[in-house]
Amino acid sequence: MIRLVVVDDHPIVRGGLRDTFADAEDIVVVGEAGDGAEGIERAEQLAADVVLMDLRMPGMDGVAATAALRERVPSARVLILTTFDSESDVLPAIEAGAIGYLLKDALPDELMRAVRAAARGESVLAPSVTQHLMGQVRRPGAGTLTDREKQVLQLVANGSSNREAAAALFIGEASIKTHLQHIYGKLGVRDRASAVAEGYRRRLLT
Amino acid sequence: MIRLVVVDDHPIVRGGLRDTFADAEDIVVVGEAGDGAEGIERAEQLAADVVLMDLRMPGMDGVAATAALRERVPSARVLILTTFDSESDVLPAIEAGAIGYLLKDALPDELMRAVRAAARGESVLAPSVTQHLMGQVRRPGAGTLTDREKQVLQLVANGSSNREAAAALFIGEASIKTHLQHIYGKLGVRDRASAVAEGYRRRLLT
DNA sequence: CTGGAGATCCACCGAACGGTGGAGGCGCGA
DNA sequence: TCGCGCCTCCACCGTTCGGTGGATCTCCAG
Repeated sequence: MIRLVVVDDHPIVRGGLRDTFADAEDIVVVGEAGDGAEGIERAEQLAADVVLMDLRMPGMDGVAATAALRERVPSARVLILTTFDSESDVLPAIEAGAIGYLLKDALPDELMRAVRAAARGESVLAPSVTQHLMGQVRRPGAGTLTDREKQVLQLVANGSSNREAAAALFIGEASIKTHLQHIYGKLGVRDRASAVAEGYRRRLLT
Repeated sequence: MIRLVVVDDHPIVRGGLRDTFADAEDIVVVGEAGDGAEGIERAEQLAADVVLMDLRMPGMDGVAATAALRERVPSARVLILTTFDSESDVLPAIEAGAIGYLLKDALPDELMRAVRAAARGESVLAPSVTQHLMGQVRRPGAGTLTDREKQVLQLVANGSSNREAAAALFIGEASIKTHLQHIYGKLGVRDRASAVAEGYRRRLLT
């Protein structure tokens, strides 16, 4: 029997999940929580096998809760269940130790299979997330431009040459070039034009 | 006497402007603000004739503030004073109702003349801005790239060099260059990187 | 305190790009 | 039929970029 704890700030969602798993003979929802801190407590007290965790929550969010939970209860597997496959959330969640990442539009059946997989220690990702993750992981440390790099990219998008960007940031032209090389590496492109394009696609630019 | 309100998030800049206008007998700085929302309040309370507004600010930015201010205090003229003549900022600011657009490298004397002009309802633009604006406004049918031009821009956004784009479209490299020149003209930019940026902003690219 | 990440800077080189001023061909509507 | 917009192509030139392989400094965490 898989002992499941549901962590989500919406009572409605928790209710829906309870219903969903009511049909499963091998899964029992042993507890619920409305925020991350509470979720950790429940998971610990109730010896959860799997924790179904929302990312966006008041108080301690899902990522922080996942990290803390992996510390406190290493035997509990954390399965992220969230609304958006927002680029910014996937990586932190995985890094924090989540074993799976599902979207809320998943069918009940998929959800149950995912919970069983998680209980076995297998990784389950929503298809769109998988694809996205691949692009991130291929390059170590990719997907996250530093603040400075974002500034440089924004300036380039606004028509600055390297020289002008340098003047705008009060640094040398050589530094701009270096930043751009790093940006190209992280975004997987070869020139400033496609770097700008990637910047827009990943919502790094306005 | 021209009643001036200065809106800029940098105290240093505000200080410099206060000094600048201390010399002017016909201009008095009646108030300051560190962000857009505060700027609107001040301008309203203090019956400003002219508002000197920075574009890049935390919270409500200069463009939004300008639009809101034009609503609330139609008698106040908004003069944009910003660091960069970034292509992307000029048009939105003008559309939002700014009467002038100056760069921060303007001389004190120019600045004062601009404020007086603004108070009279005249439009003052920094030279480089003027040129840029002309390119946008003068052109009949500007902002509409031809299908071919869109194809070229899309290829460039996807990382193609001129040579590669030419190969992809089965035309010569020279034609790509010509298309790009036309694109730059229509979008009011100078290089492929900012053309791509404009493309995304105008939703011409995916 | 040692290592890593981030930011800054340097030099050199070939390749690509941007600017200019053309030119010819095609199709469509005035 | 004439003009206009669009697409195609050319040459030349200076500038900028991208690639490479470094280097130093600071800050922060392990």
